[in-house]
Amino acid sequence: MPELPDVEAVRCDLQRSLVGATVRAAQCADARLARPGSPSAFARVLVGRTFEQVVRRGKWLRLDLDDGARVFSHLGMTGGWRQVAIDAPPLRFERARIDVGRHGRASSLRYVDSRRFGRLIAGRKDIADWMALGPDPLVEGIDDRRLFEAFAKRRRAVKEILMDQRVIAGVGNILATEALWVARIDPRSPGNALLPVHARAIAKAIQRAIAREFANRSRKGDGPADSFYVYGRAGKPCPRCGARLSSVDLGGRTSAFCRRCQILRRR
DNA sequence: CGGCATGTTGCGCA
DNA sequence: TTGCGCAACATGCC
Repeated sequence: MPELPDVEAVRCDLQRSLVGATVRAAQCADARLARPGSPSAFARVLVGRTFEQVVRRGKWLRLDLDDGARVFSHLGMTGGWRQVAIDAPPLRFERARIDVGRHGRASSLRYVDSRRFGRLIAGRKDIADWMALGPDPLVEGIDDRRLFEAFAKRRRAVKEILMDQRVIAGVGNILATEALWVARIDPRSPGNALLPVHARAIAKAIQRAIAREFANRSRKGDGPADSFYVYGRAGKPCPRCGARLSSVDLGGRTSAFCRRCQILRRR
C-alpha cells in the first residue's frame, strides 16, 4: 500500500476520522513495529489525548496529539489503517489498535500489516527517519537545482538515486519507473551523467506520475492501480513508441523501461 | 515448489 | 564520512 499517492490517501482518511477524536484505549502488540521505541509506550502516550492533525512527508505519516505527543506510521509494503466498530473482532494481520471517541460515538482504528515491514512509533519528538527525509513533491515541491546536485555527486543509476528518501521523499519503485519513462531517460543512466535539463525533466515527470496515480485511484478502490505506463509491463509494447518494453534489475528492484525512447546517458 | 512483490535496514568494504 | 552492493526481514500470491 505504499508510495506517496497511496499514503496521501491514507492521510486524508485518517485526518477525517481522527481529528478531534480522543483516545480511549490503544495497543501495539508487535515489538517489531515499534522500533525504535517500545510497544508499551504506545498506550501510555496515547490514552486520554486528542488528535489534532495528520501530517505526511514522503511515505511517513505523523499523527499529532494535543499535548505534543506524536505517532509515526510507515506502512512498509503491506500496512494499512481500517476504521471499524468499537467491538469488531481482530482483523486478519491486525498488529495494533486505537480506540477513540468523538461526539459521543466510539470507533476503532486497526493497523493491519501482513509482512510487518511497517513501523509504528509513539513518542514526544520527531524521529531520525522523519527528519532525514528530503523534500516532499507535494509539500515542499521539487527543487530542480537540488535534484541536479544530488545526481551529480553519485555514479549509481539514476533510478536508485530517485528512490533514496533523502533525495526526494515518497518516490518508490513505481513512481521512479513511471517518471523515468515520462522523462524519456534510461533508468540505468549514472546520476553524474545527467545535465540540469534532465533533472528538470525528471522533476516534472515525477509530478506528472503522481497526478496520474491520483487519477487512477479516484477511478478505482484501494491498493495499487494497475493502469501504469510501464511498471510491471515488461515484454508488452511501449505505450509511446510500440517497442517491446525491457526489464532490468537495479539495486535489487525491477524496472521496466523502453530501450527505444528512454535514452541512456553516459559520461 | 519456485519466484516475485508498492520498502527499509544493517553490514562489510572502499 | 560517504557511497556502494547485498543479504535480510516476513508473508501472500501466482
